[in-house]
Amino acid sequence: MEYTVQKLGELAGVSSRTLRYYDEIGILKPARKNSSGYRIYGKPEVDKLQQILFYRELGLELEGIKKIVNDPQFDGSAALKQHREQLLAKRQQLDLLISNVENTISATEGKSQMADKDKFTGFKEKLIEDNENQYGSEIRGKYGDETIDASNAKMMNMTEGQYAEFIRLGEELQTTLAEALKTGDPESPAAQKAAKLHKRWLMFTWPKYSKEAHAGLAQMYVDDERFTAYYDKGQPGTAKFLRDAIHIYTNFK
Amino acid sequence: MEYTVQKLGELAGVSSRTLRYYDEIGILKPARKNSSGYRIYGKPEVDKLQQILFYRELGLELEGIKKIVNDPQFDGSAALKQHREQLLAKRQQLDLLISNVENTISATEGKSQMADKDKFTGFKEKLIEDNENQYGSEIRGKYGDETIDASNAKMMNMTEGQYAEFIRLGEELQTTLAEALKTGDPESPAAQKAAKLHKRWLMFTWPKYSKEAHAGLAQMYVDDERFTAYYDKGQPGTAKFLRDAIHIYTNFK
DNA sequence: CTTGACCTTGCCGTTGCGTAAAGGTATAGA
DNA sequence: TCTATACCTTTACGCAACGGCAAGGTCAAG
Repeated sequence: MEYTVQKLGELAGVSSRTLRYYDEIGILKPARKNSSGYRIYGKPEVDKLQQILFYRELGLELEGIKKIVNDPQFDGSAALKQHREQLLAKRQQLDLLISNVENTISATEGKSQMADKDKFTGFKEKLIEDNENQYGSEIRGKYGDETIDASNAKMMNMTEGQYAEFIRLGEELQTTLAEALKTGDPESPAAQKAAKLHKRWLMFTWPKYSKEAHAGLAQMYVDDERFTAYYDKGQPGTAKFLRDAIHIYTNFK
Repeated sequence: MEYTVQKLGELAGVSSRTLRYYDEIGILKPARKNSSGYRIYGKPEVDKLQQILFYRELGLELEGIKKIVNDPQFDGSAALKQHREQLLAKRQQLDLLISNVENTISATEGKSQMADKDKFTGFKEKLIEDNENQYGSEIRGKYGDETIDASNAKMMNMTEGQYAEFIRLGEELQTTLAEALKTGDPESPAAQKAAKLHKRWLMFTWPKYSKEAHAGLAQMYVDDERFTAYYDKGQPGTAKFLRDAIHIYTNFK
């Protein structure tokens, strides 16, 4: 089987422009060019493209992929591990960013949070103050120290009010769940309310939410006896009931 | 106080090139230019620059910042909220990426994981298979379906082996903690081992780890009676002990 | 033979600057 | 006053990974 740029592009889900670019940077060259200069790709190129796209999915840069797919000596596994470190660092950065953005939003909405707001406005004022006195190279050092520590955590950013709400939600979940259990129906409004409460409760400590993770956790409440014991301490069967309610809530399976 | 590009740059921690660029794209123009064409900035410009840098810290694009700082009509809060959504989506993407990279690493290390590995190699083979039969526009549709669902979660990516390890770790934590409690010393090697086990246990369900969050969670084990009850069910005081051990482990305060 | 769907190379635009290059200006010391 | 040097200016290329033109050649069907 032989392919032109567009055929191969359709097959692999990339544009013909991309294939020309890959040729240009030398990461994937066609098997040959026909008499009219058309790029012709064969099966080995299809395989190689799949490899390239696989690594691209993982977010590696084309230069790195080039080494991996073109040099069999190259340690792809090591490259992946290094890549993972980069991704983890990136996520930490992102988490911090999100945390700051959220603090700013609540601050502009007037929801107390003044301590965090000060972190920034204070930083601004400090700079201007320094300006009044003198300016010099050491100011940049101060500026550096002022940047927020990257190991900030969502949990530690909870305000007292947020923490109180977290506790209250947990309690409401318990009572709602106990009520719902009486109906015996995990599809009942009460049970679904419990699932929703559980989600909101979770989200205080989970930096992200996904239905799959929620459903997975619910299943674990049943599989892990320690969790089961915790939920069943009021009424046996509560953990299973909660799991069922959550699985319905999350459209699981 | 008046500043030239470099002076202002030092003051605010940006390069003079950046200031010229900001002038160029019209986000921050100097108060005036002197007879030699030098850019001269005054105090209002310093303030504005601080605003710009603040939003830049939050990861907004300069075009968006331009609107916020130049147009008082513009709803900055709404822009921030939209930005937050983007960041959250980005994080979800990133989490998925990390999860896939990690699966690939364990797969290449031969750690079973075949189900996940197949997700990719199977995807490649399917493509080639389709190729053998026919190729056409509908293949792109199949390809699209084959792309991994973006709402994938770390928890659901656990293999059976990982899950077993998770359970085992939890049990080891319990026994280690019970042993350590006998020493009564949260600094003891056993207690520190428990803290470390707790961290490893946590990391199965936490997509990121930070000492602050770990310490915060430990504190919550004491503050929240439901957690306390869980940990104290063997021996009263276990929750407090674990908190102390973790606070030492994380160098808290 | 024409039409339309393909192919080619080449170049600009994207984001937020870094980094020259080529040349004018301010200031301090000899 | 000369000059060293530390500023300043504009212009423009480079970065990553293509998207999207334009201008022009090619191929298969009717």
